[in-house]
Amino acid sequence: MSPKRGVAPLRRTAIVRATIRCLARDGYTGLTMKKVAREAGVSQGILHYYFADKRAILVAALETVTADLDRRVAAAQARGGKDAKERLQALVAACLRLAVEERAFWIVFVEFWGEMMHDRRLREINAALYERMRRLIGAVVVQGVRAGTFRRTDGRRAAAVILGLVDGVSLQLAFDATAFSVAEATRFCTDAVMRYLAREVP
Amino acid sequence: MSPKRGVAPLRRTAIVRATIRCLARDGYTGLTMKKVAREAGVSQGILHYYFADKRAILVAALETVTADLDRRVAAAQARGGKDAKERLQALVAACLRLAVEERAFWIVFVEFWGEMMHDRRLREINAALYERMRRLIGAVVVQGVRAGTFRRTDGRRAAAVILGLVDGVSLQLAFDATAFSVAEATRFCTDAVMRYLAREVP
DNA sequence: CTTTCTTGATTGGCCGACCAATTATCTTTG
DNA sequence: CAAAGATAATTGGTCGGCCAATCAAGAAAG
Repeated sequence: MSPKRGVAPLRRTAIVRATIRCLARDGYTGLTMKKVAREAGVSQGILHYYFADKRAILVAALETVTADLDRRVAAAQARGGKDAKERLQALVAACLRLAVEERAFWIVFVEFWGEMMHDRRLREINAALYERMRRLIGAVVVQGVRAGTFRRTDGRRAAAVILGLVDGVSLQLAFDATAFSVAEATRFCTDAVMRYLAREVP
Repeated sequence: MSPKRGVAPLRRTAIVRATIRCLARDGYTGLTMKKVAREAGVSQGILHYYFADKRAILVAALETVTADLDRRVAAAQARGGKDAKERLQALVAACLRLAVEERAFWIVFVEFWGEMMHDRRLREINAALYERMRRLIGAVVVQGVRAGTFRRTDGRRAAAVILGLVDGVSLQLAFDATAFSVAEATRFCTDAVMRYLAREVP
């Protein structure tokens, strides 16, 4: 009836996807093995075949979401072409769009943060993700500085600022979609970033 | 042994404070009535005398944290004097300091967000808080615009940007204190805000 | 002697983890 | 190539434990 050999990855991803849906619906508090199994259309027992425990499933969910974020950012980078300004704008737009288009993904992040706060291993995973994002943004900034598009500035600091801004505004979007629209948010975020990186006025 | 009449508020705050400590240690997932009671040095039963259920305790914890944030922000505003620029700088500094000095408070926020994502009433409470913060920041911005300190801009949008920036950078601080220091963060956040609001635009 | 506050034990339910048994697939062997 | 293991995948049920909420009863204050 069900496929067997060599389909482990398929089943695994099915479970992870179901987990993300459950997480978005009920949060980590309301996340039970039973619900996940039901959502994925598998038996409860199998969850512990693919994952050591509940935390491992949460980590897998974050990894999936992270991979998707990376993919979107990379796509945005590519779309932005060679120009640092355009690449940065595309990056900001991609991140903000994620906050509303893939609301479930953002929820996974927030739920993960909650657990992370009191679990060192989870914290390390998150720290690595943020470091990666800062490095990526920093690289674009440095590229722009070299090209003379942006003012001379420390890439690392600028990256922290830009990432913080995008994160913070995304949160506001995810929390309360009525406050302002994505389009609006994208506009004033890119505006802020460009002002921040603009060359000094003579 | 224990005081009785009219001490309800005292006991209540003792419970809430214990809840905040527990929340910071084990998160909302690991928050149990037993632990809170033990931490507060009271019996389990009393928790349901002061609070309808677990969620009500979480709400109370957020209210306490929020009140503290408001107090700090108000103090910063007063310290900043009349000058819009200084007031804004003081505000940013106060928020960022909270992320490390009162780490427990910040954790309460994150835990609350996790629960909020799938609970409308909690979401409304949070939305009100953010709206209040935006209004407050917006007012300072408008004041600066009127005084000619800042460029002409929409107070509401600027407030969302500034709040987002502070939130996002605070998160990075709370998540991984080794990434950069508070002093550093404060410096480049205020720098970013000032550039964003600066009159001379290229 | 009434009201307010407090206790600690109880209860019903659910959860994560574990496991023995079963089925499907692959591999080896005659 | 077919029978016979060997291995991988899957199931459903079980179990000990813990949790939130309830409650009857008691203690302190008015």
